Amino acid sequence: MTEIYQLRYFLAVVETGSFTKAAERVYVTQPTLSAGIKKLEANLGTRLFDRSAKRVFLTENGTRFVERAKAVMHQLNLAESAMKNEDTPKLLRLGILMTIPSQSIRQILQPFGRQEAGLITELFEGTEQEILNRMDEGRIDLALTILRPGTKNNAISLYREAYSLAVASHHPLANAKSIDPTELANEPTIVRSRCEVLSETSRFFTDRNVRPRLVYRTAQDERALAMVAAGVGFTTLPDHYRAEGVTRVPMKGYDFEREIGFVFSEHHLSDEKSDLLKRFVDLTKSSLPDMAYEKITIGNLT
Amino acid sequence: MTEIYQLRYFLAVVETGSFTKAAERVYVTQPTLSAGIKKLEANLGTRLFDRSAKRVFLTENGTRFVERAKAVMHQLNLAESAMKNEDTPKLLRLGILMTIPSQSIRQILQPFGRQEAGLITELFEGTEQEILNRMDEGRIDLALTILRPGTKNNAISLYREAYSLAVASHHPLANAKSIDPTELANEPTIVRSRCEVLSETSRFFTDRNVRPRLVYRTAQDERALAMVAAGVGFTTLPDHYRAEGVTRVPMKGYDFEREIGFVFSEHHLSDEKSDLLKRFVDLTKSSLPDMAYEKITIGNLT
DNA sequence: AAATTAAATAGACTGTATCTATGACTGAAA
DNA sequence: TTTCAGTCATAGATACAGTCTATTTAATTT
Repeated sequence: MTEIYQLRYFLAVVETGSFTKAAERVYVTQPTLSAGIKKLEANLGTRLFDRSAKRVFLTENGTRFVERAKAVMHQLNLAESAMKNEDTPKLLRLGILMTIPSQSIRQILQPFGRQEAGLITELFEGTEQEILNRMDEGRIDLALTILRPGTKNNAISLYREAYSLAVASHHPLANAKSIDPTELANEPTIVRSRCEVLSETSRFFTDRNVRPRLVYRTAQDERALAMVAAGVGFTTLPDHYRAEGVTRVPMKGYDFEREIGFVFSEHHLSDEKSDLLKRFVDLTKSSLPDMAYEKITIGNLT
Repeated sequence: MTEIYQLRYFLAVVETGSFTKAAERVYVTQPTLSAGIKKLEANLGTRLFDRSAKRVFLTENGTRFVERAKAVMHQLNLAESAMKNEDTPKLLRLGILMTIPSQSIRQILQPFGRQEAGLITELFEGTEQEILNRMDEGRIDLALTILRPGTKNNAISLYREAYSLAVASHHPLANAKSIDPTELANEPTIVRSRCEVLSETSRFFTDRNVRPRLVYRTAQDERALAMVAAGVGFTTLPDHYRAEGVTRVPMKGYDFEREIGFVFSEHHLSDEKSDLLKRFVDLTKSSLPDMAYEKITIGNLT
C-alpha cells in the first residue's frame, strides 16, 4: 500500500533530481529517503528512477507516475484545507446534475434568473449520487437531476429522453436511420466518464462483441461533443445533447432512457425557503413548453 | 499530516455507521480505529462524527470531508493502477488547453478529422502547465494552447484574443458599451477555476476595492457560460467564448490578452510522426479564415 | 590510481500503530 | 428499577516500521 510519506519523498526527488537534496527538503536523512523510494518502487512493481552518480533521472514509468502522485497530494491538500473554511447560511442552494446539457440548464434556469436575480446563492454540480447525498444532508435545497422511481424526496418531472449515438455529421454512418452496434467495431470512441449508464453501455457493446477503441475520456460532456463534431470519435449520450456538426442516430437495441426533473426534500426547509422554492418550480414549469417531447427529433439537429 | 490509514478508517466508518463494524472491515481492532479517527479529527481540527451508543452520525464537517477523502483514495488507486498498465505506441497524441471554447476546438480539429479520420489516437486535456510538462516528457506530440514568448518549443500562432466580461443578455449592464468594474460590487460572480488570468483578475477587482459575491466555481467554462446566461452571475473569459443569452462587454482597465496556437517539440518525434504533424498543422492553418480577428465583434454575439 | 560524490545497505534506535484489558455510557428488556 | 448488551473511549504494553548513524558500493573526476 502506497503511503503519503513515500509520495512526498518521490516528488521531492523529482523536483531536485537528487536523493540527497530531496532528503534535505523533506527533513529526513538520505538513507531514509532511499529506503522510502525503494518501498514505493517495490509496491508499484517498477523502477521510478535511473540512478547515476551525478543525478537521478525519471524512468518512463516514473514520469507517468509524477502526475498521479501530484494528483493524490493535491486532493489531500484540498481535503485538509476544506476543513478550514466555514459555511455561511445560503438562500437557495441548487444542485445540478453534471450530465445535463448546458443549453437545457440555461433554458430551465433563465426564467427564474430573470425575475429573481441574485437569489440562487450557491450552486453545486455533481453526479446523481453526490446530489442525493447532499440533499439528504440538507446541503442542497433543490436539485435538477434524474428522477428514479421510489425516491423518498418530492419530485417534479420536466422531461424524458432516450440515449442514442452521436457521430460527426460527416461520418459515413451519419445518414443511417438506425445503426447496428457491430458497425462500430474498432471505431474510435469518446467516453463520458460521468454517464449514468456508462457500465450498461459498456456491457451493451461487450455483449455484442464490439470493442470500440478509446481515444478520449472526459467528464465534460460539451467537450465530448466537440470532439465528436471534430471527427475524433463517437459517443453515446442523452438526446437533449446537440451540437453543430453532430448527428444523433438511434442504435439498435440501445434502449436506455432517463427522466429529468426537480427533486427537493421538505425536511430541511424553512418556510421562507419553502416559499422561494415553490416560486422557482412554478415559474420554471410555466416556461416548459420549450422542453416538450415534440421538439426533440432524432437525426441531424443542426 | 493526514495519513492514508486514517482515511481508510474514516471511510469504513462512513460506510458502516459503526466503529466496531468498520474496525472489522479494515482488519484492526476497534480501539485502533477509534484512535485513528481521533488523530484525524485532531489534525483537521474538527469533529467528524457524532457518537451515540447505537450508531455514529457524520457531523456537517464530516459530511463535507467524505467526498474529499474519497477523492484522495480514488487518486491513490488510480496512481497505483496506472503503473500496472502498459503504454502502447500512439499515432498522434494531442494536448488541448481546457480553457479553449469547444466551438473553437471543433473548428480547429474538424478539417483534419474529416480527412484523416482515426489518426488522433489520444487526447489529453489540461491546464497550460500540465500540457507543457507532458510535452517536455514526450507524452504529447502536439498541443493547442497559449503561446508564450520565449518558449523553447516550436510555435504556430492561430489567433489572439482579449479577455472581457460576460453577463446575461437581460442584465441591466448588458447594453453598456463598456463597464466600469465598480459597477460590479456585490454582484454574484462565477469563477472559472482554470482561468489563466484568475489571480490577475482577482487582483484587478481587489485593487479597485470591488468584491463580487462568489456563487459558483467550476472548471468547465461552458457551464460557467450557461450560468451566466441563466442570470446566476457574471464572469470574465476570453472573447472567443460565446453563448446564446450571454453578452460580452469590455471592462475598463481589464486589458488581458492571450495568443492561441500549436506547440510541438521535435525532440521526441519520429519521421513518420513529424510528417503527420506537419500535415495536421498545414491543413488546419489553411482553414483558418474562420478564426480571423475580423470575425470577433464585442457585444451581443447571439 | 586516488579522491570525491552520491546512492545503497546494515544495524540500532525511536515513534506510533496496534493489541489486550477495562471503563463509561446508552438503550432495551425483564 | 435493575440488569444486560452493545458501543465508543481510555490505559498500558507490545510490535512494527520509519528513522538514525555508520559504512559500503558505485560512478565520476582529478
